[in-house]
Amino acid sequence: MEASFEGLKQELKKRDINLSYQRLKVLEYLTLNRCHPTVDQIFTNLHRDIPTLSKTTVYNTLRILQEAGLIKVVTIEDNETRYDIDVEDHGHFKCKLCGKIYDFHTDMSSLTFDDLSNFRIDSKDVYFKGICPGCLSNIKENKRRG
Amino acid sequence: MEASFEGLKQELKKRDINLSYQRLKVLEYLTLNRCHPTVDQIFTNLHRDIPTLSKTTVYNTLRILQEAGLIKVVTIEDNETRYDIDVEDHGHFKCKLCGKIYDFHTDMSSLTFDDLSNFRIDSKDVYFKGICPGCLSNIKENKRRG
DNA sequence: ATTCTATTTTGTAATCATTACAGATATATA
DNA sequence: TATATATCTGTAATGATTACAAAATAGAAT
Ligand SMILES: [Mn+2]
Ligand SMILES: [Mn+2]
Ligand SMILES: [Zn+2]
Ligand SMILES: [Zn+2]
Repeated sequence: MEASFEGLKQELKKRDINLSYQRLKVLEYLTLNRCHPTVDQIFTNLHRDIPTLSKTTVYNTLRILQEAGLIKVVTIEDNETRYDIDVEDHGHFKCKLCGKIYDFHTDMSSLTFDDLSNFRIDSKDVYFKGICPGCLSNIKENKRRG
Repeated sequence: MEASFEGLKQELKKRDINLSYQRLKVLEYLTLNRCHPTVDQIFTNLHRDIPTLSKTTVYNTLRILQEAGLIKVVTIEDNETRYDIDVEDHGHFKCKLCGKIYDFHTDMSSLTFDDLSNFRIDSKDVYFKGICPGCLSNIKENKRRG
């Protein structure tokens, strides 16, 4: 955890991005909360520790980090933008009932698709939707009870 | 084209969705314009033919069609919701430069991923981003000219 | 340490997409 | 035709994001 966090700091220096206190805190939050939080979640939680924090700063920081390739934007839902500290290729599963987003490993190279050799592909995202194990068992439980 | 359009009408009847003029026109637009249009594009274009059309109706219609599984929402970008008449599994490629969204065939079953057997998977989406052939050749052209 | 400069943050206002709602219109049924 | 239901419309409200200008901060130079 700490090790990768130090790595992030170095990544920022490499890209000439100053590491302000606010930016550090946003990065820290994403590192510690890997639940793909929304801007509002990040802001609300950090605001407890940093009462002067502005939501604009959170937006600015997330944009900068994203442009630097240090975080990934998850657009699995059309009405909520989420952020992910994990920029390695992996899939996302969103539960329709509880709304939680689960990570899963994928081998993107296994996916067969049309010839796109004339396209320059920069990123690949895989989004699944459905119902998670917890919610499925809740449904069963409710049915049993009637 | 006409054949599948008749098919759509029947799908609507099957699901007890009345086929109003406005709904027919939205469906027709999506059938004829397979470029994954935004709400605004659909509204603006239909408004020429139907001056009384309300944007709210377009929103309502798209929601109804989506809930009935007759159209698919494409959330490849976080700031623009797009709509697709093609509900079969296929991938989407968005060009960062011209913004165009390309379809491509995929074999979703070829993708290897973590064991999700305890999850109920209802839908799978694959989104690629990068630069399309046309924009790539424009870049080359500009470099040559200096 | 002080001044100067560039960067970052903050707070507010503006914008844009979407939804809520209530009245008007059209459609179906008796 | 009368009545009930469904749909459409226009406007207002909401919520997320962006624009912007002033305030605060940090870094460099003197
Ligand atoms: Mn993730
Ligand atoms: Mn498509
Ligand atoms: Zn769930
Ligand atoms: Zn392009």
